[in-house]
Amino acid sequence: MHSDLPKFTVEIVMTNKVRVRFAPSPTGALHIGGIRTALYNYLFAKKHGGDFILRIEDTDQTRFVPGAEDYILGSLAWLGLNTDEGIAQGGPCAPYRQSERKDIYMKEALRLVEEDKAYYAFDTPEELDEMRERLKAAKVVNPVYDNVTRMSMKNSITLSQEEVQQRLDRGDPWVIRLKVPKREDVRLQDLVRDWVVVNTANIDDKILIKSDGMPTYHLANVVDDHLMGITHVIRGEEWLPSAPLHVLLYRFLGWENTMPRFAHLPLLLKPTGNGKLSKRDALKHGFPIFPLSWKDPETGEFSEGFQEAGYLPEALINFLALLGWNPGTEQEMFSLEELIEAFSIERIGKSGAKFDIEKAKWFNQQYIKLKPAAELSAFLHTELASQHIECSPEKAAAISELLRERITFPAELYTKGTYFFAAPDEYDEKIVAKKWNEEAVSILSHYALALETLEGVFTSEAAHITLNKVLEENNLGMGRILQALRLALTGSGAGPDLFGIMDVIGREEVIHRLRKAINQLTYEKKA
RNA sequence: GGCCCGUUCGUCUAGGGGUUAGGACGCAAGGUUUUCAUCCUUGUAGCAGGGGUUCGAAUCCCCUACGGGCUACCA
Repeated sequence: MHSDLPKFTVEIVMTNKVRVRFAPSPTGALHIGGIRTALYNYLFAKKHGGDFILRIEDTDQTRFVPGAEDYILGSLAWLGLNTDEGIAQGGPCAPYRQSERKDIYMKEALRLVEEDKAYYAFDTPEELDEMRERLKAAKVVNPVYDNVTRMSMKNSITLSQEEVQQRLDRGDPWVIRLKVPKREDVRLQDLVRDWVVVNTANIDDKILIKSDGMPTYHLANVVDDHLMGITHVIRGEEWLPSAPLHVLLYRFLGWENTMPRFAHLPLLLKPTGNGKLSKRDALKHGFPIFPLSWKDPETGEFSEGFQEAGYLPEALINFLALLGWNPGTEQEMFSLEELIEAFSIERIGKSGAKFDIEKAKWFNQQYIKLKPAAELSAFLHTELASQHIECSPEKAAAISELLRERITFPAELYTKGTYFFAAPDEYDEKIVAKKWNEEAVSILSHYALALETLEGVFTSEAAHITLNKVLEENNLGMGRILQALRLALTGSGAGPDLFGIMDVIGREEVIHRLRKAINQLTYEKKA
């Protein structure tokens, strides 16, 4: 039965190994929804010990965007969604770029024509427009090229064999259309939505081969999925309406008994209002929509990616996994390995999910708290180096430790900690008004003095003990002074452990900042 | 318009005839903390509407409404 197929296809079909594919078009940056589709495919494949294949659907030459392929590869790599076969490493079903498989599709299309399951059509775009106008005028509800209208068009069904041959020989432009049967229910059992039934009366004679010789998506994806031994097609819901057409194609091509199972994923929706999530929404609400930054080579428009915005890949994965799927338990945090273990198509929801960036931020924060200290401090260290700010690895580690529980993004390690490197120039006015007074100035002056004469190694403990002594001498509690001290050292009323900060910036700097604050703030108050 | 799919707190969701409708984000309050954050506790808020079926419906069926997708020689 498989005698006409490549050997590897037969082998794959025989082994029953799960094989799924992620099949984006290289028309630009990958949208976050595409990433989720890739993720679900990956999880399903790995859950079942199967293969995850990357295929590039570049059959529309007019929409090809340079750099898009590399972008796709880079995005998957960043997220750790490793492919088993694809354009990067090849594989038994190579090539994995549809433009390089042109002949394969043509062969199958011609076979369909021969078997009277498809036909040549010679209609020009103008003639097609005319047809639609005519049908509209005649109040036809659905003006399409179908089993009725094809009888009044120029194709190998209406034209004589001689004329068809003449036109082909002459080099007239032609396409191949599927000869969709009249009124027949096509049903498929979707893994997410269960039975879906469509009558062929609602399916038009879809173009299989375009006039440039390239296949359309419909033909190419069916042929490739078959030849590549794909067992499960997991893709976005936007493909659901054409799924019955694909079933019809499998049937006509004689492959229905090994047809893959389908799972149509719910869409990712706008955070507010209605509709499919788009780049505009991301712009409007100030969050990324692409995994990596992307500069549109045509418009030059730049979009910051999740990576550059400071999202950790594990956080993005976790967030995305739960957008449309749930484990059925109350577990929220999942590593990629845990996701693989827990994943199942049965637990994918049916309805669209609104994209809520707040939850993504929460996941990011959680994962930052889980990050090894060394990683955070290494990040901070290289970041500072690139900004030509001097910082020892030890200092970077200390800062990371102080800040790690109060940040959502790694970059906040330096944006929220500028005072570790320079004395504040400005002081939070509200705190000044509330906490900066004669008493504070007096105590802080004493404290500066006490620190000056302090002996031994300066540590956070020493700083603490010294302050306690000063306060005791003046019969005051810690609460009376700490905010003013923080203000003097950092310029702000909020932040991590003060004595820890002092330890990092050192005794001299603490004294310097106290004096500076006393001078500057006292002066300003008088003025 | 036609075809297809969907509808539980503001958001992500659990639930598959009998539950005080559960969890998470967010928000609010309280506690811990030298401040902020973290953390802990508590609270807030939901089955789109109408008909059936049933002793009993968030759960099953139908209708309506609303939402979404598709309707190209794009994927």
